[in-house]
Amino acid sequence: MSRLFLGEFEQLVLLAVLRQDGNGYGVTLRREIEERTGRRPGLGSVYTTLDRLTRKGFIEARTLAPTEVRGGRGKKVFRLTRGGRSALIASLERIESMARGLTLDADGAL
Amino acid sequence: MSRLFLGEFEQLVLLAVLRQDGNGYGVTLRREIEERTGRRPGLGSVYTTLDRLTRKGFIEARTLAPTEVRGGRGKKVFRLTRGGRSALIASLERIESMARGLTLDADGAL
DNA sequence: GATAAATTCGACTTTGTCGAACAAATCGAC
DNA sequence: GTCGATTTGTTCGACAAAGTCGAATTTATC
Repeated sequence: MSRLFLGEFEQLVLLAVLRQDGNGYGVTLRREIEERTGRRPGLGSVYTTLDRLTRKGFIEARTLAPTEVRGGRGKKVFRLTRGGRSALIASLERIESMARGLTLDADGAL
Repeated sequence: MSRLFLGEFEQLVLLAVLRQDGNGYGVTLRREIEERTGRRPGLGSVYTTLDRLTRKGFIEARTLAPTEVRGGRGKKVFRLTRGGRSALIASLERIESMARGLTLDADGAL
């Protein structure tokens, strides 16, 4: 496997994919990120990242047949691979172990 | 303030600066990151990031007079600014709110 | 001048970001 | 039934920001 480090946005996307448990695709993943973090990435950003994560082997895609709603092509849904799962865990743990024990809530000491 | 997003390594460096409470400089900050995360960044990476964080106004530097140890120039120690502190908190919270409620420890469900 | 401690520089790769172009499907009108 | 309009969704291309580092430079002491 090439790299083991994830960018912050890659983390967010991976977490969104995980939350949507195999049913997330471009639009819903972007919405999940927006609702939870307040960040409002363009759809293009989401897709680019999804694509890179796929090439790294951290997620995999499956294209569904279009539904009965008026027009539109089929959704491409994503789910984490085992590798993606461990990369995500490792990445979160790195941050956690740096933050451990610190008080940094709004009122804490600098 | 320009951007509000931190890269993953920026987070790590900011956390290291915070941990060392105004006394950290290149070498010790890199060591802190290595000891806690297992990641072993080159010194150049640390300094570059320190520099960018300074330009963004997230940390500030103070150059100390050299100590009595044989040779060498004075250390440049860093501490968080208020802005750095809130950027860090916001960044960690974004990740926390995406991860909240998920079980993703080694044995958890995918 | 040699040695030591520490920081800056320059160059390059990887990630982040997005708007605009493209693709696939359905609907209505003819 | 087939052709353009409409809708839903994805891919492309291009550039900005962050990550990465080795080598060069600076500042001191011996």
